[in-house]
Amino acid sequence: MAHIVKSQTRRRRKRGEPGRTRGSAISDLTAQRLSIYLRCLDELRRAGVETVSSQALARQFQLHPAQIRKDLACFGEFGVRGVGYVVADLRRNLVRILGLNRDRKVIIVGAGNLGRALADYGGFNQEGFSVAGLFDSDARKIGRATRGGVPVRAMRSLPALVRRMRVGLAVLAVPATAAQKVFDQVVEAGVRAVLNFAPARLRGRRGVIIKAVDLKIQLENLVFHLIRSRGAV
Amino acid sequence: MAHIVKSQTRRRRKRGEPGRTRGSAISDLTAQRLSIYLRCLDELRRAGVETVSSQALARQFQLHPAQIRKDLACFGEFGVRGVGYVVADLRRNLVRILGLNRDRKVIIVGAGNLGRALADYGGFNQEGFSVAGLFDSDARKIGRATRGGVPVRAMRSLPALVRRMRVGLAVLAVPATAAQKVFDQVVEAGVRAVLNFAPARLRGRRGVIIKAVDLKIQLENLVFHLIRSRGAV
DNA sequence: ATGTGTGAAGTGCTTCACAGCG
DNA sequence: CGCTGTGAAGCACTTCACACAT
Repeated sequence: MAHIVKSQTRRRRKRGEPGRTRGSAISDLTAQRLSIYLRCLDELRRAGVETVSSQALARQFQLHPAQIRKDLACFGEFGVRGVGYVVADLRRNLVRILGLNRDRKVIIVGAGNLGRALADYGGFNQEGFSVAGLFDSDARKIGRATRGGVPVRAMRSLPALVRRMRVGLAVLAVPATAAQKVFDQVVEAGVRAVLNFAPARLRGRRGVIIKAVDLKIQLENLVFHLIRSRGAV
Repeated sequence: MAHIVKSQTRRRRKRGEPGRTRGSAISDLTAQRLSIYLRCLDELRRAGVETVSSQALARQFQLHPAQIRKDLACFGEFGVRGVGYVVADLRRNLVRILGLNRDRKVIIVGAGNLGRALADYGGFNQEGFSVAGLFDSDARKIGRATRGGVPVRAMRSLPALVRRMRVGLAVLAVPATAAQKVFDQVVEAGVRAVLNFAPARLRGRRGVIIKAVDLKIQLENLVFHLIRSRGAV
């Protein structure tokens, strides 16, 4: 996946500090790792582990201890010297820092195979996210529902729903040719962040965050490394 | 997307040079951009553009001209001074460098919503990739087929198929709890590179390349930036 | 005149190493 | 003593700026 959100350390913070940040800005790489840490902590919690040192975390999940400490230190002092981190506490803090304590509405545009799969994907409808709507422009799909029971709505009804439900996020699962047009539409409706599955490079807009997830680029990248790692395959 | 393939510039090249590399190793970031360049060139070709300068490419696709030149220069001198790059030529070279001129077999493990959607996804069955099989461990799914007509096979038959068809790549679309086990199975069968959609951190194995595509991490990351970019939402 | 290819400078990310605290 | 938090060092990636080719 190629991101549009690139290094932003240069960008200064301006307003209130929703995560109680210490020091300037947070790099995107750090932000991504916070989510990974959260996953790891969930796993440890399920395993009944109560405290964990950065070293133990790093060993188990193949990270670097100093990096974990540095990443966390951006937001406060969560550790106990001589002991490590209390799993439950750190988890709660990460949830807060990542803004997952409030429910976020997501719309999915494109009710093809992928769009329907995403609409039914459990991960979206738990822990902080909920699917507010699934849209398509194909009249034959509109009105029908996914296996999971999510109805397909007309694009025409998108702006009203986005405003009414205060939807901030959109997932684009449309063909590459439609991607830019659909992007413009959802932004116009009020969406502030977009996860793009279409294999197209979107022309962004000020204040709108874009992340691209491109399966073919991922596969191509695997092949690239594969070829070079040993003598062919 | 959080990758496991991290910076590898330090790693020295050892054997033959399948992409005719000049100078030591290629960074993963460069590799990912090569795929992006290929996409851009396809778009330009469709638009009937015959030559393009790094500057024009960069403007149109929001990249940096020097970076494009540097990335390409790793593999040879493809440009014409005073003119730019011949779209068709550069495209052909990128296809070769990325190893897309040969067909790659891919298996998909997990025939849930996502797995089936991926099996039917057009992008996999064109331009260098083909789905060699879709597998699941659920007896109720085995024998049935996706909308696109891809049959679901038993996990038991996986190793034989991987060997017979020389499958090098696997896509994991299984629940997080099953991910590590399935990973070990496909690696044991001979797969050398894995694209992991399961929200779990895989414990890798020497010589096996892993890329993780985690939807929830992507969404979380969007929210993170969203919260910080302006005063809430 | 125009645009590549590339050493050098600039920037940001990661890792080290240790002071300081429990 | 063990482990965090952190300045400093190391390393990798990006961008600049210009020699050189056409």
